[in-house]
Amino acid sequence: MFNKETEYALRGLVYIQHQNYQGLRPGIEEIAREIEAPQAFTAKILQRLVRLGFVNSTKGKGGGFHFDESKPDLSLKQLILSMEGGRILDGCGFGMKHCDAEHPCPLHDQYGPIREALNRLVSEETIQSLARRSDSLFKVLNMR
Amino acid sequence: MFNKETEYALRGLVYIQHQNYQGLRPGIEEIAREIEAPQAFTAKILQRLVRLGFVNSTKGKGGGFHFDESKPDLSLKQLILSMEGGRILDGCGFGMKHCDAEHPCPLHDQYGPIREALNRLVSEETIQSLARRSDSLFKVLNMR
DNA sequence: TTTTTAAAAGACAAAAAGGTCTTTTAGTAA
DNA sequence: TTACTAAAAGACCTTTTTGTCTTTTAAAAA
Repeated sequence: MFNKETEYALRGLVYIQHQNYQGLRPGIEEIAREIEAPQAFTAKILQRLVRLGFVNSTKGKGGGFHFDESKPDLSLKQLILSMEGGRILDGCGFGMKHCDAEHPCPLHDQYGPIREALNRLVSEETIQSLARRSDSLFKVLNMR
Repeated sequence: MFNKETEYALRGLVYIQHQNYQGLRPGIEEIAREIEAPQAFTAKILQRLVRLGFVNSTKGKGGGFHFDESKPDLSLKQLILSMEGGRILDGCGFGMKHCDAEHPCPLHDQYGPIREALNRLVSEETIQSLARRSDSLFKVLNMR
């Protein structure tokens, strides 16, 4: 579905938010381990997300990643658009540059509704809504 | 949506079938031009599709590509699976290796129906059904 | 049977995606 | 104010995707 960067970003942010909800600020080592992603690569992705202002980090002892609670929730759509652009969300299924009601590709009528459903999904769901629903997801944590 | 190889394969085969319906067997130069894909790359992809038995080719003067009419129609699903595997059709939206009703990712319930709709689409539609619907697609041809 | 035509084969190359490693910077605490 | 901790920065590497180019093979026509 999405590319690896987007996947790790999604999972990483959901994990961070999930931990934040428990009053914790996880570090990169813990995050990568829990979301089963390569540590250095995940670090690079999180750096980018910090620069984009999607999440915050603090260095030094007791440091780690956390969300700014004063900010509005982060929709999956915003994240996806920043990470990999809109190809999945508004590209033509047949790969045509210009595909619309006037010049429809042969999949236009059939694929349109599916793409719309996907857009609705990623517009409505947020990192926060997923984090609230991911209690059963992260193994180690649940054992504490 | 799909990767470039799959896209060019899709468009190329639909173009071939569309021409076959008019009693013509297009060559690689024409195909690549009409579907707006790089010629040498398209050639390589069609070679593969010939080896897979999805389409036939003949060399020499009057040669080109054509479908075996005695074979059953080719579903988009068969094509996609051969070209790029099943990741899009059965992967988890959250990127988890094991995501099912027992261990659902936080997108499971929301993304499931969308993936199912996509599977239905590519199972039902075939190169032939698209070719029959693509009269308005290929510019040059329609001017003859 | 030679020439022409067109696909097949396969080596090669560029770009993008995916990923690692080392050094630097900035907080925290002794 | 030094020692420690953890993220930031960025150079570097590997694999996959996307593509090109040249040579070979096979069919048809002259």
